[in-house]
Amino acid sequence: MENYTEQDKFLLAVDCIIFGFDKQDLKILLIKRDFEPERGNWSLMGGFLKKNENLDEAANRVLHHLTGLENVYLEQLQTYSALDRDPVERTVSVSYFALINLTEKTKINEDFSAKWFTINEAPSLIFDHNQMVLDAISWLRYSVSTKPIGFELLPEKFTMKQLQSVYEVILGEELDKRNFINKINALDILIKIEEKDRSSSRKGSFLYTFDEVKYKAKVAEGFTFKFMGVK
Amino acid sequence: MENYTEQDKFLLAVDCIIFGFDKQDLKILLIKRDFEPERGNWSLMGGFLKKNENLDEAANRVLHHLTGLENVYLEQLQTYSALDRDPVERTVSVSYFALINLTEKTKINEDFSAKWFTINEAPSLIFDHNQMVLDAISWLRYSVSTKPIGFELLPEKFTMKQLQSVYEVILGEELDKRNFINKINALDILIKIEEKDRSSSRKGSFLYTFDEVKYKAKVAEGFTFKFMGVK
DNA sequence: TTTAATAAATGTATTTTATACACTTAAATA
DNA sequence: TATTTAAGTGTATAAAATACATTTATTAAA
Repeated sequence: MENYTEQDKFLLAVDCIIFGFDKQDLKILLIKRDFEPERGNWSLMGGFLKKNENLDEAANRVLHHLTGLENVYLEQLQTYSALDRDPVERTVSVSYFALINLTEKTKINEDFSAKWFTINEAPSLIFDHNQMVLDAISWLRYSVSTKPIGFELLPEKFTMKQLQSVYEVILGEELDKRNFINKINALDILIKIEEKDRSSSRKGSFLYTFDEVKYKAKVAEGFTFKFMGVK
Repeated sequence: MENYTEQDKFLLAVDCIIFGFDKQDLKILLIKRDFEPERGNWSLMGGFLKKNENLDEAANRVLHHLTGLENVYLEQLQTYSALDRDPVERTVSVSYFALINLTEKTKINEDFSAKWFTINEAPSLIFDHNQMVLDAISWLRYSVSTKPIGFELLPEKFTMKQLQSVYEVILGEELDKRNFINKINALDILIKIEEKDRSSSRKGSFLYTFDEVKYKAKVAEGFTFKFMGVK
């Protein structure tokens, strides 16, 4: 069989928008470039696609290289292809968004001079990475309302307060405690553990976990996760 | 400045999932391949990215080549990169979804042996194109509930009945006529024209147009189009 | 010219869901 | 034992979604 010999070929990259949640803040993991162009400037973590892997694998590889983590929540977003987006050479880049639980001591590879930034305090980024981040944030806002991904930003066991904080910081608005708990409980996809987190109060607050098995069973029966109106 | 000389390069393609609406049916435009591999089998319309264009431009070019249309509603969806998705040669493909108003006599280029199929009667497609179509349909279902794109499938002037049919066929459920009209009117983004379509009844039904200016103004003030719960 | 036929146009009551809102409880520390 | 702190809890009201049937405009046939 012949090849498509006449056609142009392109460099293909993946760039990861890595979100983490720390106490009250939504954070993003950025790296400091140590090569030209834009040496010393902040950038998303990325890498070129290799011929023996697909894009998901490339994104996982890049993410693992930086964080040491595997099985991270990772989703393909958009593909960016402006002719001049990379001044060195034409490169088409596929963005991926990753959700990480920061509390379980992720060991960031020091080779990349990576740093977590609160979303509002993040520096300007190289190329079209600012746009990638904006697109990822609006996707995150949508996703958190339609898929049970808030949990991905928390440790396996979490308090209602923590979960509420995740939603508040992503949706950008304060939520009423009682209404929040009522809504979450109505979804019936959490397991209450007979164990308390005592770090935040004398009384202590009960811990919960996401019941993935139950969630999947409900989805199979037609249930759709829907948390709030997308304001 | 140096090049990224060490890196692998790839063929990049776009594939278009072209939706149209005809009376009661949601249709999709497919072409019959006249080259190997898979000669004679049905496929999405696609083409390779060229080095002097970005992906949106490539998708528009491909679409224009097939339909003669410009300014079609076109949206990038997902990028497919399985190693063996094209048996001839490694090709990464970006899917685009297009919405076309069939009633305004689109002149399909006969070179491609293209044909409109009702979604349910569409043949099996080459490569991973079946998956692309499935993904596009679920995106369409979501989009029609959150963006005013139903109009893209209709002529500029349309009846409420036609609009309701578009929603019904996309959402896959029957809607109550009065509730539908009440909801649409509550959105306040249509203009009622003092002109009737008399093709469907003796009484005739009023025509409407989408008021894009008003819609954009409302969006600027914080309005978000939201049509129905995503069932 | 009257009648029959057809699809268009219209409003309200009921149910469901979302929101607003404040006091009590458990536990540790002083 | 009293004080402090955050956790935990329920209900009334408002808003949104749903269910539902009759009248109207027009043409074609009688």
